[in-house]
Amino acid sequence: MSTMTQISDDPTAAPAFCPAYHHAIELIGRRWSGVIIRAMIHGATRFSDISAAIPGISDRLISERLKELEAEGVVVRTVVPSTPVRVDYALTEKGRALGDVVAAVAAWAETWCAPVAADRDA
Amino acid sequence: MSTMTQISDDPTAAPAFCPAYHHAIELIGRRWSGVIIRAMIHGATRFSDISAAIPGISDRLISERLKELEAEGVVVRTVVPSTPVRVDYALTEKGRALGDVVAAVAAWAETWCAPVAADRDA
DNA sequence: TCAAGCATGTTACAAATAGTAAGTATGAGT
DNA sequence: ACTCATACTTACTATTTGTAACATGCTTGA
Repeated sequence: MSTMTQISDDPTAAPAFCPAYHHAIELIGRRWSGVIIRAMIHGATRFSDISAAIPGISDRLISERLKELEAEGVVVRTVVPSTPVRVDYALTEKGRALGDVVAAVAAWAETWCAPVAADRDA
Repeated sequence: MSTMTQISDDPTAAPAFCPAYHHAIELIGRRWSGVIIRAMIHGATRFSDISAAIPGISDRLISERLKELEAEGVVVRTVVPSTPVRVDYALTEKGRALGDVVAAVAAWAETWCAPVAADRDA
């Protein structure tokens, strides 16, 4: 038996569990990670950009999440030796590829979670 | 000032923060929620289906996450008065609409997080 | 020279969330 | 009466997150 788990015995049904998906969704979905990635896709490159762009996030968590994303190869950290020293965070190709995921979530959110929509209810 | 935050002053740049997106990503990305939704899209309808499909999840968390998803209008809970009593969980239209998000994450995961890929490295 | 400030974190500790294991409820079967 | 099954709930522990204060290296102003 593989690492996949079947729910039904319908051969057209995809496996109900997939480790790569699990890893990906828990990475992107970990608290604050999704919003940090979105902020970076939309232009944030510095620690202070992220801090300013996201209400409620603490420095400690920005630091922690950026380290995780760096370890996963989603962002790269570059120290710019100016004064005061600056650090640039950039998305890798892997990180930029998350644009599709962010877009899908944003589209769903707009349709189903928008504050008030006149032409859609219940 | 609105609830959106701008990173740059480029008028074509989208806001770096959007509350609807934030809500959506934290809902879907909360621990186990993403895998539960995927399992349901792939056919899981019962508590025990989810339990069996997802390695490592505890009953307590299945229960908690399903309550949250129900409160968000993503799943509906139906009690079937058989013996022993059964409970059916189904995705709502809002929940089914998450199929696109799940597909986007799965596609990214396949490309960038697959266990080993011969034609892709570093 | 001394203090103050900025950018980017780190540390210490409290609060919230998640994990584990055992217990509950109802009715059927034996 | 006792056990089984499903679908939870409760009690307790471990891990993660939040908050606030401190550290570093360099600059500017008094």
